[in-house]
Amino acid sequence: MEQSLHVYNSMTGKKELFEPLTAGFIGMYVCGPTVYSDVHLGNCRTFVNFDTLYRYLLHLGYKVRYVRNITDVGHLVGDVDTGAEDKMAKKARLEQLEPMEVAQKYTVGFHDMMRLFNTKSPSIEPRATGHILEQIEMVQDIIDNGYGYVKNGSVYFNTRKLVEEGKGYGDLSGRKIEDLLSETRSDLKNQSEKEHPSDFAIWIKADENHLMRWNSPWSVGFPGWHLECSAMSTKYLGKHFDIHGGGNDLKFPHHENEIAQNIGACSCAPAKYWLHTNMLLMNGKKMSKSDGNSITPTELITGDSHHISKGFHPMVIRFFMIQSHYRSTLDLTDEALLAAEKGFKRLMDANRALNGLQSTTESGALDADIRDTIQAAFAEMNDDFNTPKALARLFEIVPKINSLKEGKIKMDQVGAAALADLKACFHAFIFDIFGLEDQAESGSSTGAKALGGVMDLVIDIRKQARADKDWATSDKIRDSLKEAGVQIKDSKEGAEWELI
RNA sequence: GGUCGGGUGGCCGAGUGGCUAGGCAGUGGUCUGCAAAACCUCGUACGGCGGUUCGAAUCCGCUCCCGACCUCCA
Repeated sequence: MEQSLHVYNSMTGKKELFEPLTAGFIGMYVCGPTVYSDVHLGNCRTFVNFDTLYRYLLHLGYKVRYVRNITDVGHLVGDVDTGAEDKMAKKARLEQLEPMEVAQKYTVGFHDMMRLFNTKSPSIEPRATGHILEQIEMVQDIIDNGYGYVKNGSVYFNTRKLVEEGKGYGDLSGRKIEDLLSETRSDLKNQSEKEHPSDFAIWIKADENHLMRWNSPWSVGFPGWHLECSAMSTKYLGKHFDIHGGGNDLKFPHHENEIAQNIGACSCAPAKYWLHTNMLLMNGKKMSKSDGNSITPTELITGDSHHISKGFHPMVIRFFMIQSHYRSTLDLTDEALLAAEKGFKRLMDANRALNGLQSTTESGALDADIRDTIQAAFAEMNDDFNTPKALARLFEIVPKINSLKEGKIKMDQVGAAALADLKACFHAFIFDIFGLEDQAESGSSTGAKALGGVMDLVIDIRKQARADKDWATSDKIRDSLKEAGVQIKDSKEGAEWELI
């Protein structure tokens, strides 16, 4: 049973024992969104995955500084030397807005969505435009250290120098400089300013029409896309920190170039552990707006899409994401979501049933089994955050909880201490670690209270009808309530109800 | 074309050299006035072809298929 945390490090391709650089403290940097359009559902998966990871680290008692940036400049569409345009600027031009208006609009939208998915806010959420000075300083350091060269007001990173010095450009993404050299794609040609095809821009001279630009020692321009992460992670987490995360598709070139910049600026690779989440697919393929194989988070929630039969609550979506491992692709299908919805409900019902249990004994026959399963669940999390397996362990206990509730297993089978542990474990996993919320308990408004009062009355009336064997009345109440969206569930202990 | 990852029962999704993943759906049963829920039970899956092994879905080779990256992408 693994008791210490192991994580899969993309840099080494192996699971490694997780040891923070400073005992008790963790610095974690995750690449955030570029706020030039509504947040993509795939982004949501990545951020939900890292949120779960963050939550687990907190649960383990670490003091975590979680930094996730907002990219609001420097992210290019197309190629730098062939009429590239900043994503932010392009959107601003199309929508006739100030670039900062675009950034603000989509940042707010992003935060709203993150809130719906119940992700915790990062400790720091720095913006690229708020750190232009730091980026300029970093470019200067890179130049001073001989890793950057200036061409016509733009500054490029010299990747060959890194390779020649054996400092591992390409290690993270498994690329060889020769492969990069022999690149034949036509898109990459015509880069006259670069001395080598694998070099990349760290400062870009802006043309006169460019909306976002700043003064620098080299030109009026803007920073390269990869630079912000290097500058901001260094500023808030130091030159070397514990975890750097992001989507799989950022490995190259983004993370690779980020590492190069850090080495170039301060001779130090930024992170000890690199964690990458895998892609979210839909119907077996990567989501793509161009072939219509795409769904937005909002559509998924409202059900306004031909890909799905109905809308799904954000918590169902989060549960769905937790059912797969962060390093695996996850295939989004209507059927899978429907299954997740039922599974989520079953887990939440069980948790509520668990909280209603009262032990009648000091110790019981099931104690050891319960404790083993709890321990196993945590062991799964320690094995590279294996949420699907941990969840499976929880589900293994669900039949026992339901049996206890219904009296099929006597309460003297579970001791008070074991039951308390079980309640604590379920609470920790469901709410603290998995970050789920119980919809049935979230309605604490006066309306919900009134409904509760009404239901107590209705159930009481139906109880009397059943006692009188007045099945017509009893069934009418049940059927009508179901039509109104309330499900009655009978049991030996009496009837319960829930909103469907 | 290059690099990497993957193909698991009806669907999703873990995992692994011999020991039940789990969820959903399905089977049969218990309970119930009838249902629903719940509980019990069952299914005996690992792309194809070879090889290694006492034994492979798990290791090796070949092959087919899929995905990601190589250009912006979580």
